[in-house]
Amino acid sequence: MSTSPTYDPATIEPKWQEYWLTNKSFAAVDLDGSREKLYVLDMFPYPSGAGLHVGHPEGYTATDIFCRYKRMKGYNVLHTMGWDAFGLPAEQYAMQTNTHPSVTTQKNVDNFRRQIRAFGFSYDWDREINTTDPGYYKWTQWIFCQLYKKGLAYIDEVAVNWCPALGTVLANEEVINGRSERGDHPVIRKPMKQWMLKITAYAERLLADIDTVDWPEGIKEQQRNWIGKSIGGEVDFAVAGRSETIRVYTTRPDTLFGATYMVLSPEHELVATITTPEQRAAVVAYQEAAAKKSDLDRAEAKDKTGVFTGAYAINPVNGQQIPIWISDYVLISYGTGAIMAVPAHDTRDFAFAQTFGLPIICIMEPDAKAAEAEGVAVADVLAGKACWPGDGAMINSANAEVSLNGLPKAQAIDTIVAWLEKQGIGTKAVNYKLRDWLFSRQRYWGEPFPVAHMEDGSIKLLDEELPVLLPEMEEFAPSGTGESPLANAKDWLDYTDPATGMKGRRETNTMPQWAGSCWYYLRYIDPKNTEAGWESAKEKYWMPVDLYVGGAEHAVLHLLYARFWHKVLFDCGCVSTKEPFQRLVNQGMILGLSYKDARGALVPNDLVEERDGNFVHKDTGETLTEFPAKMSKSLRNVVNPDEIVARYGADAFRLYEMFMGPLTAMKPWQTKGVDGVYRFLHKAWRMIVGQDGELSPEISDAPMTAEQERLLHQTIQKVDEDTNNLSFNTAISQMMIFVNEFSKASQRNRAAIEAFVQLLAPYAPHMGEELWQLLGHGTSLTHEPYPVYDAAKTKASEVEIVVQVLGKPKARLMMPADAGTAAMEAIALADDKVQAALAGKSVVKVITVPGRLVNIVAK
RNA sequence: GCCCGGGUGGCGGAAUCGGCAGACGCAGCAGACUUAAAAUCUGCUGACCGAAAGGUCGUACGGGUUCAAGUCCCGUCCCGGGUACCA
Repeated sequence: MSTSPTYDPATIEPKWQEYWLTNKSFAAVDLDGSREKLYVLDMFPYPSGAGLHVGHPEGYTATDIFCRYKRMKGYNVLHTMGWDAFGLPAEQYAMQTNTHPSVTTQKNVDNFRRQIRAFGFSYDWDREINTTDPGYYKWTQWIFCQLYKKGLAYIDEVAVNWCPALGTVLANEEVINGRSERGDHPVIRKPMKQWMLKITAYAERLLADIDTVDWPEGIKEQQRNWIGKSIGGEVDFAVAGRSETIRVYTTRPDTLFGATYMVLSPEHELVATITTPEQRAAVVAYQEAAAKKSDLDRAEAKDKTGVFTGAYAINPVNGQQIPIWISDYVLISYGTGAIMAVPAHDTRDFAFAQTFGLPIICIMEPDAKAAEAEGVAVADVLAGKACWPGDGAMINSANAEVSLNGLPKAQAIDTIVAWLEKQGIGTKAVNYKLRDWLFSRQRYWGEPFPVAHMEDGSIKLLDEELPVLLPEMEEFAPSGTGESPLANAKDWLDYTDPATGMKGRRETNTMPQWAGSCWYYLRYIDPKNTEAGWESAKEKYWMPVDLYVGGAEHAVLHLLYARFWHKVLFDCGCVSTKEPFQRLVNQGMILGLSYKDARGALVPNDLVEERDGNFVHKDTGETLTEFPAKMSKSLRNVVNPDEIVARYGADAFRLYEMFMGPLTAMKPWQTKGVDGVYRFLHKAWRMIVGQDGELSPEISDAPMTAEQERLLHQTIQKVDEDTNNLSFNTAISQMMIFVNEFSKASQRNRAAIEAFVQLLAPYAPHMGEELWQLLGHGTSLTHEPYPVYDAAKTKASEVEIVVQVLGKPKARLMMPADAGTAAMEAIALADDKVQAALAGKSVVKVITVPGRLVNIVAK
């Protein structure tokens, strides 16, 4: 079969995509014990109406290259694609156009699939999944049932963002300054019954097992911070003249002697009880004001506010009466919702005390050096005029039974906690910032909960009737009551227990989009199983995911939620590994090319034109500078991958995305840069294919020159190692060097060319297959063994050695590659240029690095 | 504020067990081929001084360690991401 004489991606790419699909070239073989398994996972996309952007194929290309490389290395590779297809945009589109979300979703999925296939990615398409498929969400619901049975799913009254004008609940990001993003209507915080998942029960394990996975350090740190473990103590304070006690959580029990007041969260249950009649009006007003504020507003408030309750607590270490205040800087959801305030040693308490003129008593002399480094005057701290949250030596901290004076922080904590425990009024305590997971959404387009609320008030788990299907509906507008549109599905809503005949009402909330993505990596293992989510033997074979590649925007939530579900499934005996994703890599964001003016303001690309090599503002004529910025519609710097593929082909697109820079780095897209890799592909083609479209006559079995052989082995080594390390940009550089050199030669050794085609194939698979076929091979190179290099042949017998005098290069001399220290020194000292540089000096010392350099130290 | 990344030519980037800074590519300049253009091929391309040979400077900035620093240490500045009253 003859081939096009010039490189024509538009012909060869569809041909090979078709071939791979019909031959199922990338089918993963379950339970194949003859090969080592490798599970490489991409974060699956939400199929939006806008189609793929250039960021999607970045990670997908990286994993594809890695998978193709590993198949040639003999691995049984599981590599899959699917659709995270529940979500808000399809539902909003449905409201506007009355198109059923499933119709929109199907259309978008088809488009995404078409785009992804056009890149030639080596997915096992027989394992494609879709989270909106009842055959899939049956098992999402099944996992919910397991959570429920273990007591990890519960209903709670939670304040949500309720917009009366829109008749719907809004997500946090849809609320701006207490008003709805759309329509600018007021939003209030309204308690509603919501499903919660008890992720906090797994806080400790989620924290501890971070240490067992191979993830970027930054992501691991973000997860640790999110879990936010702190160790401290709880202390009971009696309320003066009453029987109640108030328990506080503190990480600094050592500062107990400095507690001069106490603050309760406005939502604290004891506020109403302890508030005195004189203060009641002010307290209630403050509570009401706090309830109206969103969490964001509360967090953004810079100035401390609060109200005195009129009540006093008794500091257990010294019997002093201290006033009890309420303030929204104390959060009900953390610790006990109450704090002891130590203004001398806590910056927030200090600010509050200063605002309201509360006493500030220093009970720790700052460490002098540390105070100086922080620019804090020790005298100010001692006088209560400055705050010192650091370490130091305790002062003024003794009663008849216990003294902390002179102790450093850590010892003081141990001492006082021991005393509190003996008194029965305190204990060591651990706290986490992590909150339970709000798991309901008031939406239609999500997984229904397999739950009915029965007339006797009980909850019936419908785990015998899975999947609980979404009802067909005509209207997707909100119900108006705060419930999801499902509340309008009258026929669906009523539930009758088939066994007892008791009536009930189905749950109208649906699950959040996170649900389907929490376990999809398990479904790929056994995607067609109707008896179970996955078969245990297959799970044991394929898990864990060996490499997971995706964007850093999922650093916390998706990865933490998935880890949580995985641990629950582990406890159920449904999975065999403690962690789902052994290794994680985040691809860097691809930025668009934009322009900014002198003030630094970004200018949309359609207002920019090039004049005499400069970029100027069309209207003002101001000279602009190039500046990378996030791709956005408003800046008109979005690159459409379809256009790039149409112009250059998928192989060039893949190659460019990998050549731009390191996978993990943020990089600006420059379409001009695609020209470089496109030329490289043309050049590689011409190196192998002659004018007539047949194999170039310059390819023969004639032996390589020594230089060619060395370059071949160096290239195999570098491409092999770099591909294995995901350093694709430098692997491509090396292949360019190979092509530049071999193109010049009139004799091109056939074996060398075949090895090159195999190295190239994971990167430019369509061209790889086409050239492989042209070289006379009947079948796909997918499972051909990867080329092997000979380390001895990567090295030249003579190498150039730099000779430095006092660290400055003075000569470059050829020396035998295996020359020893003495020989190198002798050759260096014999050189004229070196001698000239040494004139008038005496040699003090000679440093030699074999194979690299000689440095002569002289006076 | 705190945590995590990162600052290298006109641009993307390469080189980190300390050992020739700028591989490879883009853009630019010059030349070959061509009636011409495109494509392709060849050469040059960090800055400064110099006719040249050559020299000086140079990896955000200021110090330090070392025969030798983009790389290690101390301090500062800037950019990006995350997070935010978590007691």
